Amino acid sequence: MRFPRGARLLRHADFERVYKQGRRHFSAHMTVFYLRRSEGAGLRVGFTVSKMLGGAVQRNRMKRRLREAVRLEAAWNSAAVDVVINPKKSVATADFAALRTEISRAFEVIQKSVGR
RNA sequence: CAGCCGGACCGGACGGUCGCUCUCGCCGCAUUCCGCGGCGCGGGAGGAAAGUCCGAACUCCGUAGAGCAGUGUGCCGGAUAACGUCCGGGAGACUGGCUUCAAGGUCAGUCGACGGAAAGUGCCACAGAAAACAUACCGCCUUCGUUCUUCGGAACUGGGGUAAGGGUGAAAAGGUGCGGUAAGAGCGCACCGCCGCGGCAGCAAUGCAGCGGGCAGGGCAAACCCCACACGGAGCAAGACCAAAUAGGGAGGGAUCUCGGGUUCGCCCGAGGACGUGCCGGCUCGGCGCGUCAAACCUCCGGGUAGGUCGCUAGAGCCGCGCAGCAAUGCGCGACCCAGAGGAAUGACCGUCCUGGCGGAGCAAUCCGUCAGACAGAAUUCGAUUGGCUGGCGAGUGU
RNA sequence: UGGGCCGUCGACUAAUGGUAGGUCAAGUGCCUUUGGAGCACUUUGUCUAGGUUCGAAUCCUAGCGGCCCAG
Repeated sequence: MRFPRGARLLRHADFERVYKQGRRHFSAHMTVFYLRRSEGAGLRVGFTVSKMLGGAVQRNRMKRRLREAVRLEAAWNSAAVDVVINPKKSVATADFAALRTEISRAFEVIQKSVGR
């Protein structure tokens, strides 16, 4: 499964829209925001890792691990949904298998809530 | 142990699968353009990219003048694009050895923000008589005065001399020795220190010896300050180009703020006021401007935001050799191309091995399990500075 | 990218270059039938390393940590 740039959420305006109008799903290592898009198709995922979570090394590591977990677990054939993941500090050190199961559960919830 | 030199050492090593990003090539889609997607070859974090602080490149803005601020640097010479960096040298300080009565000299090592205290101001607690145009507390002396006297001399709220001795302090108006004196004193002499003069050596800082002078007056400028020198401001979110949506800006008409003048009665010219505001990029003086002094409405015209493209990586580059130089470094020749993202590219998993810690088994070699393998990641570029680990040397000095 | 500020007992704060002080907290004792309150006493500190100075929390340099502002 690939995870190219086109499937990423990159625009500031998109992030703002998801935060303001979207729904939230909480879990142990992260908070997931999601919002159904009216146009286009397919899933788009973005990450927000603020400076409070550590230096550049820590933050880049969190993003890489999350990207890999999303690449392996996301439901790619879903409807047009924008997702933003806010990690917590434990993402840098947690077991990678736990991250995978958590991401997988989060997408199940999103599918149920948005799919209908 | 400090020190010096080196390191092609630091997400341990090798292999595999999947994925990310960039250049190039090919293919497909859209083809009105920007483009979107796939496949393949290749490139893809560090000595310090990070932090720090200083300097430069580059870019834009500014640049009539005078004065005052402000900031930084501060022995000398050199290197460099430049520096507060680097290299070399010299005063000076500290520690130890030798020498000397001592001061001092000399050798070795380490440090070395080091212009001016004879421009001015300020500070120097406690202690001490006195802490800065010096001073007489205890002492010491007395050729002075008075009193007493056993006529030897003794005493004093007395006068005078004295900076040798005591004591205080971080610091008390050169040091040591000899002479000298009533007691003392650079009062005299020798050596050392200091000041001045010219000489020699050196590019210079400075050093060396000589001559002359008995000798100037504390410390602090990493206190204010003075002197010399340097400094326009901002920073790749600089800046250039293209350019939505929405909102809004400017010009002219509409339409004379006041006074004066003119008038073809449309308005025009000159002077002035009030308010607001811009520049001389910190301030002042002084100066140069600009706008408004009715709104709706009508006509015409920029510019900018989101976003995109460029800037954006071949360079004060890196490696090797030679030459010049004590060195920093420079010059010459050869070879090489080595990241360019932009919500921001290096990750995940598997296997084998290495090193270390912990636990267990074993007499032991060893085996099993588990955890870990620095600091940290390009954000315009470059120079400088600030780590850990490790290998070698370790003469001399200290313990 | 540029600029500014701050680190003092466990907590909050003072201190012209000259003995680091106060409040609360903590501990011990007194008082009280007990607890609280009160009283007395005690403990503990200048972020780190160098330097200037006779003397540094203060001045200088370097490092560590934290906060804030502008675009």
